[in-house]
This record gives sequence, structure tokens and C-alpha cells, in this order.
Amino acid sequence: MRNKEVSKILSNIARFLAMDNVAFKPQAYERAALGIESMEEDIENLYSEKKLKTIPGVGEGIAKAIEEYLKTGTIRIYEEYKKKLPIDLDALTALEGLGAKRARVLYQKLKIRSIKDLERAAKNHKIAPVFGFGEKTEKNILEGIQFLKRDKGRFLLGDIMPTVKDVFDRLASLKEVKKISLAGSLRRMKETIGDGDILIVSTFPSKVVNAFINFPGVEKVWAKGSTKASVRMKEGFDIDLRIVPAKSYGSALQYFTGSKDHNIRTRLRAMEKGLKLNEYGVFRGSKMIAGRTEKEVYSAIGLPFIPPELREDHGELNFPLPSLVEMKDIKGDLHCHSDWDGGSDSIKDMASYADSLGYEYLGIADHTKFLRIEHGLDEKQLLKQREAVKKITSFKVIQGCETNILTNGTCDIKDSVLSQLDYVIAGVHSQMKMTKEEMTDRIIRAMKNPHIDIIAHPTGRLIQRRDEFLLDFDKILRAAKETGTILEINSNPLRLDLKDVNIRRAREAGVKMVINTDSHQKEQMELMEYGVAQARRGWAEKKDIVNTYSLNKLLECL
DNA sequence: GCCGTTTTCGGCCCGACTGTTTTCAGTCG
Repeated sequence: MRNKEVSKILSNIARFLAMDNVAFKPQAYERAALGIESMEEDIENLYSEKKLKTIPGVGEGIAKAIEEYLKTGTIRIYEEYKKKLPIDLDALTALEGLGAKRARVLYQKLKIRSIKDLERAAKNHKIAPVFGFGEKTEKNILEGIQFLKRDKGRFLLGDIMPTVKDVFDRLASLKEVKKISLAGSLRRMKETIGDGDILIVSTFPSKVVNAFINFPGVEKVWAKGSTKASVRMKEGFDIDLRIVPAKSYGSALQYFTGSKDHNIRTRLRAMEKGLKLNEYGVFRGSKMIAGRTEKEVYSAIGLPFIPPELREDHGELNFPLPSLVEMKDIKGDLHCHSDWDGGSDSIKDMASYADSLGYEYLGIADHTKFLRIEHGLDEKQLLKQREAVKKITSFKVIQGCETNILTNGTCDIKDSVLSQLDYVIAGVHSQMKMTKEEMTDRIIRAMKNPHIDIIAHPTGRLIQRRDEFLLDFDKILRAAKETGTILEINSNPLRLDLKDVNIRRAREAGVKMVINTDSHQKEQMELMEYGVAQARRGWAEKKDIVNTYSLNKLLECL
């Protein structure tokens, strides 16, 4: 399958063409790249069947280019462009405010190929004198480089959300704000976020903008106008505010929520119906026929309301949409730690917190003995804890444990004790760099232990910190299905493991999942919303998630 | 370069903002 590489090359050609001010071809190449990226069939098969031109966006010229690439491994015009402009375009244009055209100018005038070259030139004040650049641009470039270095430009959803919610609440309380919503990737609940987007309808935009740029925590104002303002928060990320007229609120919200690919799809769908969709509304000719609400906008182009979490151009326009799991469906949290291990709160306090969240039950699953650093419990302590749990009558607590999957796939607690607990979670906490075969076998062996019900954070990733284990995930799914093992969706914003695409694969494989917070203190139970959001991004329905079940049904399946 | 209920030529999404310029290009979303 070479679809990805073909798509990437066409997309790069598009950028080169754009730099050359070639008209319309860039969009054509970009569109073809998009068409190839999103199609199911193998492009090499299509080529051998002489069906390249059936790909949307591919015609005579691009079909020839694809043929050239599949035959020779390269495309002549692409090689020529690369020779003419040997620059790290992806890295350079990742800088806020620097696009392809100015990157080209910088190469031609200053031989800048990389971020390193750029930083050196900016520090030596070589950028500002270049025609079209200036003092401010040079300063912005330097700041941009610092920003990229520090945070790679993206933030964890869970890190950014509390601050944005605070700004959101402050805005919402202004009497000049009539309507307000989150937008962008934050509304789609992506695991990492570039910046926060907030959309409002206001009777007095300038007043709102002025209030916004003076909120506590605002460190720098990038831009302020009558329809948008953009600031850097002291935490290091940006928040963009958009002000739109009420009659366009729905279309603007749809537009600014994205994703970009979803928007391209919806616009194409509108065009097919002889309509035009933009951030101002849905238009037939010059007549506006929808725009006030998102529902109205989708309906005008013949679509049901699509939940923001699904708007990734992953088929949401074509499939019957799932009825997504919601926060209110969650009846309990099965992966919480107490002060018996490294957690900070007593089982009783954890239980009353779960009660306050409106849950029906709480599962305590403390670490076991292999994890010394977490004060893991041994067999004796687990049985003792079991007695303690039984004494709690104010709220339904069930007892599990989070046992360790050792390198050979066995676990660190005897089966004779595991069998006495209400359920068992198992997770990999050591030796994470194994080969794909070894790690896959290790986890599957654990799944085959009849006492093990749930695999915690199955792929082991820490977002932006640690890669997933090497795993044959299809094999894992088959084993989970065979053994009836439940895969965890860990809600910790650093983990979100399973991640959205894997949740969808699990769901399609008929594997059950559980959304847990892995709380080590009671307040962390609030992280559930991030896990639910990822489950929604993975198209999960209530029936796919076992902690939406009532206690009896849950115990039956554990 | 692609595409077609505006159909084989002529249009392709486009408005806001910034920083540079001295009326606009580049970038972003």
C-alpha cells in the first residue's frame, strides 16, 4: 500500500507550485492528494487496472505523474523543484506566520534551508532588511522558534482545557456576549491541541475584545480587530476569539470547528447540491438558506447533525452515524487507586467522591507487589483489603487490582487470590521495549488467564513522551474477542490509551471497552470526560462500554 | 490540472489581519 507516500508527494508538489505562484494547479494537486489519502483501495491496484482517473481529483496529468512515481520511484517535476529549493519546508512553515512563499524568499536571499539556519539569521539581524520582511517579523520568527522548541507547538487536551474553560466562563458572563461556544480541535476533543478557539455572537464586539485581551493570564496580544482577536496565555498556548453575526453563528461554528478535511467534504457535499457553504451560511445563488444553527446548516446540505468528535473526515458523511456514548451513561469508574497503594485518598473518600459524581459503583484497583515504587499490594494485603471493602456500606465498592503483566506474560499475583477478587485489571509496567512479536505474545498470554478481565492502558503510550509498544494490534483484538477480555480506555490526558483510532478498530472487532480514570486521588475521577470524549471520537456507543452497564450486568461480564 | 444540472471553456473558497508597503502580499483558518 503506497497511498500515503503518493499522497504526500502530490501534496508537496502542490506546495512547490503554490510557491511559484502557479494558479489553480496547487489546489488540483492538493485535492488529488486528499482523494488518494482517504480512499480504501490500493493505488497500485488501481494503476494496474488502469483506473487511476476514477480517483476524485485525478485526471490526465496527475494520473501520468502517479504512473511515473509508481514506475520510477520519483516524479521529474518534483525532483526539479527539490533541486531548485532544497529546504525543509515542513519545518519552516510550521512556524506561525511563515508560509511557503516567504520561506522561498529566505532561501533565495539568505540560503536558509532549515530552522537552524533561520534562527542564526534572525539572531544576526539578517531577516529584517530583506524586502517584505521587517523588525517585527524577525522578532516573531525568533519567538516562534522558541515556542516550537519548547512545546513542539501542541498541548495536551487536559492541560489546555481548564484554562480555556476559565476564559470561556469569563466571556460567557459578559452581558455583551449573546452566544458562545468552543470551536476548533478543542471542541472536537482531539488529544493534542494547537490553540484554543472560542466563537461568540456579540452586540458590542469591541467591548468584548477589549475585555478578552485584558483577562488575567493573557501574556501577549497577537491581533485584535472587530471580528477576531488572538492572545498568548501565560501557559504558553494561544486562544483565538471570533465574533460573528447571529445569523451566521451556526455556519461559523461549523466552519471553525473543522476539521479542515471535514469542512472540505461538507463543502463538496454542498456543491453537489448546487449550494455554497462557507462560514457565513449556506447559499443557493446569492440567497442565504441556512446559517443560524449548526443543525440547520447540516440539514440544508442533506446531513444529520454530526457530533464534533466525529468531524475528522473518517467517513462521517457516509455512514449511518453511531449513537455515541455520553458522560451521563457512565455508571462507575473501575480503575481507581486508594491509599492502600500509592494513592492519596482512602477507599471511603474515593467512594463518597464517586457518589458525588452520581455513579452507581466504584472499582478500586490498586497496584500489586511487583510495582514497589507504587507500594503494590501482595496477596495477603489484597485479601485484607477485601475485608475492608466489604465493610463500606455507604456506597457500592467493588474490589479489583491492577496486576502487572511480567515479561513472560504471567502476572505477579497468584491465581488463587485473583479468583477471589471481583475483577482483575492487568497492565504492562516494565520492559516496554520488546519486539512486536514478544510484546504481542506477552499481552495475549495475560488475556488468556481466565481471571484477567481488563487490560489497562493497552498500548502503553504517553502522549509526546513515550511511543506505543510495538504491537500487532489486530492480533490483540482477535485475542480480546476470543477471551472476552475488555480493553481499557484510560482517561488520563497524558495517556488516552486506547486512542481514538484504536477504539474504533476495537469497536468494529466487537471488543468491549471500559473507560477508566486511573485516579490516584479522588479529584482525578473528573478526568472521565476526556476518556468519554476519546471513546466518542472512536465512534463508541453505550453498548461498547461496560461501565455504562448497571452493576449486575457489569459483574456478569467481569 | 480538474471538472461538468453554470458542462469542453472557464471557474476553481475567501475574508480578516499583520506587517510591510504606500495599496498590497502573505498567512491563517
